[in-house]
Amino acid sequence: MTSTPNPQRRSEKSHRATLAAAMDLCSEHGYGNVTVEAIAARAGVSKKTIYRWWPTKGAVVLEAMVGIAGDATQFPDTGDITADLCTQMTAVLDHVMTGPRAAVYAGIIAETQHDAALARDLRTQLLAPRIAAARDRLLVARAHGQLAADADVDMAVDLLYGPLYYRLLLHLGTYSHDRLRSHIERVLSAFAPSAA
Amino acid sequence: MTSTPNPQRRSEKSHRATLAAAMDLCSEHGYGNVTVEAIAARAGVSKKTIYRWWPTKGAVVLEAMVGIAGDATQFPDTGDITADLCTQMTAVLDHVMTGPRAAVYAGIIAETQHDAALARDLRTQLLAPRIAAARDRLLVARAHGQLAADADVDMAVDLLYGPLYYRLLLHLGTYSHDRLRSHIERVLSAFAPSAA
Amino acid sequence: MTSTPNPQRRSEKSHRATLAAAMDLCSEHGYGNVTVEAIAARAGVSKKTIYRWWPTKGAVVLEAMVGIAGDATQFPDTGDITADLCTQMTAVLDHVMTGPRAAVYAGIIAETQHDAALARDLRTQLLAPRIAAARDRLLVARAHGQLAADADVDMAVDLLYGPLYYRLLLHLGTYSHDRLRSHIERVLSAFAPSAA
Amino acid sequence: MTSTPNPQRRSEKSHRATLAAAMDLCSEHGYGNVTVEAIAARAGVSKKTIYRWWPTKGAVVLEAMVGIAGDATQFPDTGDITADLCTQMTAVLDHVMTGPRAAVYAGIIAETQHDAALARDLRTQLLAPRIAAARDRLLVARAHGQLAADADVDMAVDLLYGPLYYRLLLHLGTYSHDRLRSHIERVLSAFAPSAA
DNA sequence: AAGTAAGCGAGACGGTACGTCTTGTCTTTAA
DNA sequence: TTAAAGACAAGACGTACCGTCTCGCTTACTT
Repeated sequence: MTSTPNPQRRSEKSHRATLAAAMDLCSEHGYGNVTVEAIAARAGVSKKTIYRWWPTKGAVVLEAMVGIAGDATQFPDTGDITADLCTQMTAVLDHVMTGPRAAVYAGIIAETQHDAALARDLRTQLLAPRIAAARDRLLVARAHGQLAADADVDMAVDLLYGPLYYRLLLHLGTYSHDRLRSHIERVLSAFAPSAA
Repeated sequence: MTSTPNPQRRSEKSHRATLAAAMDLCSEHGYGNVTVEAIAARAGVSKKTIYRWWPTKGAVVLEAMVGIAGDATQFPDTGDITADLCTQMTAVLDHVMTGPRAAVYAGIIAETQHDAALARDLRTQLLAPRIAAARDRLLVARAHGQLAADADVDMAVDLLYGPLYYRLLLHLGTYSHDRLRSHIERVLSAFAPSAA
Repeated sequence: MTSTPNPQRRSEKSHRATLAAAMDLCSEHGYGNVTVEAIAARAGVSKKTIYRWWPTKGAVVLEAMVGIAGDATQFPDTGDITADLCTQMTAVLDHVMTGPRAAVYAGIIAETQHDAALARDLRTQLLAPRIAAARDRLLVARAHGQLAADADVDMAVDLLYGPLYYRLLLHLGTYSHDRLRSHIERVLSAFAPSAA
Repeated sequence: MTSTPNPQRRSEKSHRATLAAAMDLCSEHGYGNVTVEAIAARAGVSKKTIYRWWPTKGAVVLEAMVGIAGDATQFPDTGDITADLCTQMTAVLDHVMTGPRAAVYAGIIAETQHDAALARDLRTQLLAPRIAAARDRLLVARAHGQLAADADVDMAVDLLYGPLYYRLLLHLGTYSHDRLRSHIERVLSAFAPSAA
């Protein structure tokens, strides 16, 4: 168990104000230019309160990010694997890889490069569930014969999402919706069932 | 052009000592835990001297990284596109995405998320030449009929390298050499010439 | 009048525990290193309870000090002014200017330098009664012809007690019992009746 | 030797600005309401610079106080011990026990009650030299037959200065110049040579 | 005896200052 | 004239207490 104080007595108001302030400030000034002091001031919250509930700025912003990305990036299952991937990945693109939030998300990922605990939280809270969901959806598609029976779904996931993060984090430009669709179709073609 | 002083009078000894100290310290303590002060102290160089020749810590480490990665990741052309990609990408994997240097490289990429100038330098000095080389090699392969005549080589580059960075920067584990080979073969298969 | 709550419902147990904890902690760690939080924790009392009954830490410690010093420093009247001064001043020396209590007492006096209310309470509750008692005893002595008829008893009080506090608060060392007796005799000699 | 950095490289400008800011702020707001942050801000100096050269706020203010009191409270020797004591003690009264500086001086003395190093510095830099000077002056007077041959000059010093500090620190009111003269005369009378 | 108002322990809160740290600039010293 | 050494202004860090506050619980007055 952790040394976190009693969460039942936590002020929900301060909690929400902190997350909102963190997202606002990051969007306005960029993740790297935001300080815990500034978040506290903007939220009308004391620094102590922030440090009571989160270990670092990164953890605050990650929680805010999870809240935002959470609902928006669920995986649908309409039976059409191509359409479903387009739906979900377009949502990812639009919600966290475009506009001011792209920089925030990239900032958090940057932070994980020297904060192992944050890296773990990013993985468990944000990435792993979505990777698992993508994998499951692909397994369903494979079971339905939409992919080759021996298709390596882990590799498919890497090929689908890898380029998005690669282009985001190396500043190579984001895919347009059309380009994203071509990308998805190309990857799926690599795992298509052999012509019967 | 910048206000950099006359480079002819630059002390090559201090230059080299700085780069070496930067790489050593980053390897030992991780990019994020290294300070300019520490680099100066280790190199036996004054902070002023570092700031005279580089704008930030990131620029120092990037130059060191370019020096190390430079030679190792050239693109061969043996005529066999699969083999050549394996050769080059394995070198990339081994030189900058494995061991202590992985953290250093990831650290620099992290820094570029809030340092636009460094992002530019990373792209122009490190990434762009290698992307161009990969692209050229694939064009040659396509011209030789090893890829489909209408293969989109830009997309191929994204699919080849994207997953490597994705796994590095999101802490999802690095490919083994075998896995890398499978990965390359799978991508190339997506661009294979249609059976005639 | 203040907004102090109903004293009839006050928990005598908490009251005593607080005063005891305050004195203990001050003796152990020195007045300046004791916090209200620590007093509350040691006493098993909530901070709120302390602030309900006292305005500041100084007020708590002052009350504890008054309780301790109260009985011990009464003024006797045996008819021998020198002996009575020795008796009372030795008691003062031993009870509040020696050992761990010296630091506590000095700590309270220090606090009064930036807490006017505490300064007032120190004067009215601790000092004024004893100064008045000394003055009265000297007036009796003067009436009995043991001091000059025109002896300035206020000045005598200053000369008697001033050096004790001076040495305490400026860290110049405390008088021994013998030295104290010499001191008293010397002061009284300055106010002796002129030889007839 | 201490761990203080090289004093030759010290910025005299920052040094002076810090001392001046400390005295100004203490005079304006009272010793206890002044923070190191405020001193730094007023002086246009970084906190780091203050902590580089002084261990605590008290040490800064003490140095400022020593500078102010230093010249003003020298001991004259006109041959008339009463007049010389009046001169010096009146200067003390006027310079450090009256007006805003009284509170500053009392504040430092208060601080010494929980800062042993500051207590030592107060004694060695401010008190001891003046006590020694007073003692020396009294010894000269005794040698000249203005005091009894066996007069205890240490006790005389205690009796002369004790009441001044006692009244300052216990908030009992400061002596007027006239009252101070009476006080001095009364003390000297206690050590007068016996009538021949 | 039941109802109710208060004091109580606990501890989260907004706030302020702490003393430390690192950045990037500027000054001094010695070669 | 250059570079080492390192002091400097600036400002964020994470911590410690302050004095206030809100919670349930207990206790003891009131009706």
